[in-house]
Amino acid sequence: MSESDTSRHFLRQWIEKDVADGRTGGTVVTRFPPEPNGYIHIGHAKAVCVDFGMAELFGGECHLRLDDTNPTKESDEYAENIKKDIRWLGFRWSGAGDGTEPGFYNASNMFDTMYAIAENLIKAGQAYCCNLTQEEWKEYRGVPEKPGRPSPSRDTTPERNLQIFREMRDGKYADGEWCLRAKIDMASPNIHFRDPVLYRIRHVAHYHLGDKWCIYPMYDFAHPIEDALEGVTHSMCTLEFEVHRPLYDWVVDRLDEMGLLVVRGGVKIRPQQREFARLNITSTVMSKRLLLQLVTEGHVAGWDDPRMPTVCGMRRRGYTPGAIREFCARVGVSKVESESDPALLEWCVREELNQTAPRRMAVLDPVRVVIDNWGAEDSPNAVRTSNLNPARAVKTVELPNNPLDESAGTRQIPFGGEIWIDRADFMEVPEKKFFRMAPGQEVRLRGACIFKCTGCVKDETGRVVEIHGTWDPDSWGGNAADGRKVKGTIHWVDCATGVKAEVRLYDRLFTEKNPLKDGPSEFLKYLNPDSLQTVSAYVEPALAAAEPLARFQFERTGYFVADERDSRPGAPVFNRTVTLKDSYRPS
RNA sequence: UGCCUCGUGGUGUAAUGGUAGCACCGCAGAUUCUGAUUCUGCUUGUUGGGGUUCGAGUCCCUGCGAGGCAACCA
Repeated sequence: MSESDTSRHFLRQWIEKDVADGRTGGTVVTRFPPEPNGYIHIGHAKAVCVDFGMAELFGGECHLRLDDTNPTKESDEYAENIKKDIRWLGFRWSGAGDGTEPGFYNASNMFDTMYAIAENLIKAGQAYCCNLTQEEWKEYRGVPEKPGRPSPSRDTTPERNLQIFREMRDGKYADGEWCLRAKIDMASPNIHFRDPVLYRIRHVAHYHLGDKWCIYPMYDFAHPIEDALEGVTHSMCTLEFEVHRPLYDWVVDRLDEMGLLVVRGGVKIRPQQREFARLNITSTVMSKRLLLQLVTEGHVAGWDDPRMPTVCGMRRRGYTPGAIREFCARVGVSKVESESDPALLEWCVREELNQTAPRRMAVLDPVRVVIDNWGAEDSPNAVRTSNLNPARAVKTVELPNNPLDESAGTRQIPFGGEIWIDRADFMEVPEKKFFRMAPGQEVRLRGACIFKCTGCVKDETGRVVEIHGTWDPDSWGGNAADGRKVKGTIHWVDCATGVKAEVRLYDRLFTEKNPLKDGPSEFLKYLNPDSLQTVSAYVEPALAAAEPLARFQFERTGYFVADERDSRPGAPVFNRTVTLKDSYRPS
């Protein structure tokens, strides 16, 4: 059972009470309302889990609504990828929808209604057109500590306002020349009540509606209308909207007066907004603006760069939808602004992949090992000779695909007496507690045999280029005939049949836990120069056929995924999702 | 110095007036043909001060600290 099934956080209790009090008309309706101006990231994933999760928990519905009220930053590319990523995370929107597909809405499809509501407000004397420049308005509005003063247009007649508003709609004015404001309270301690802008002029084509409109509603006006008219009961958003809530309620009140609230099961549905803390993770940035900057300035390879905290980046990195959901459940929902440890995310993905990922052997930093006493006379079951050294016979090692899951079966791997091992698994002068390969020391070659190193060959710089040793012919399969214990087991790849593969080793994108500690303009200086290291590895033959997005555990190394874009059967490319935990501490 | 919100181990989160618990991280040990996994154990916490109460992390007052709000962004 996931944490999300048991955590009774404040939003859940809030909804429980409304259900008990009969305020939902029989159906809890939530919504996830992203603006299609970027790719969604792990922070959005938390909101997705909350919005869809609460609807699911109460047997209700969750709408996917693209909040496309500002055409200047939005695009179809973003819209389509948002839908793709939410589906990949495992969520399905439901509800009536606004015409294209069930459960799916564009805020822009409601522009006609919003416009009509705005005219109603004008007629009721609750909104007026204002032609103050932004600079002038800033001065009129005042500061939080002091009341503002009214716009000179504040008492224009409804008739005249209606005329101007229609002229705005008809394109008679330039951007910024006029706007529509609600008439509320210029002295309110809440800035958002000081005659907030409802509509502004933008002579910009909308990605969804084209040139139909040149005036666009503001978030504070549009959002409560969208919620109310979709029959949303519980509108959950992030903390910074807390001060907007009175305005949200003000708009809902107006809709109520106009008789526009949805009635369901005999109950008038008044949408309510509540706020929870957004997700932060240390050593990364989560703001769309900064992520966009990383992309446009080329610090990463794109929105789906595996170092990015975007959903598509994490997919390419090898994260699973389940691990992301589990992480979101485990960080919980509260109003406390907090910073989660990426170690928890890593734990979640290891937890899942440990159960599900097939084991393979891959040598990321290869050095050749020659077994000097290996030969045909030692291997009566030899099936063919080694490519590299025709004199050498080949045996077959059988290993389980997943020791934790017998149903995963086994695989066979050729072993020809010349193998690659990882450089880190050899020490010419071993420190104490080094259980791997070292002269005079026995080590087990995973699944194959016990090997005793006799020495190594070095080049003129002192670098080890080849290791020699002998195997114990009575240990085939890995255990000594006399029962003696071997502490260390290392992985290997057969030289003759191993496949060359590009492997990308990813690390944290930033070296600093808080990359924004010196302000958002300074975060680039904390980019981790070693966040990507590309190596040429040898992998066991079975890995050659890996399909893109296939996930594996490279034994003793980590979890890896065949790259979504660049990996092809026959020419595999792997991304490191996360390392295995490693309790070895060099002395 | 206006309004709003939030303070529980290193991190995240429970305890809804009644034994401060869980998870991650970290540290030990056991097991192990992955120094993984698994298992066991351990360290570390209620922002300060008052008050109400038989009893306060929880309610009240007051300090302190953190964050949000002054886009024709969302």
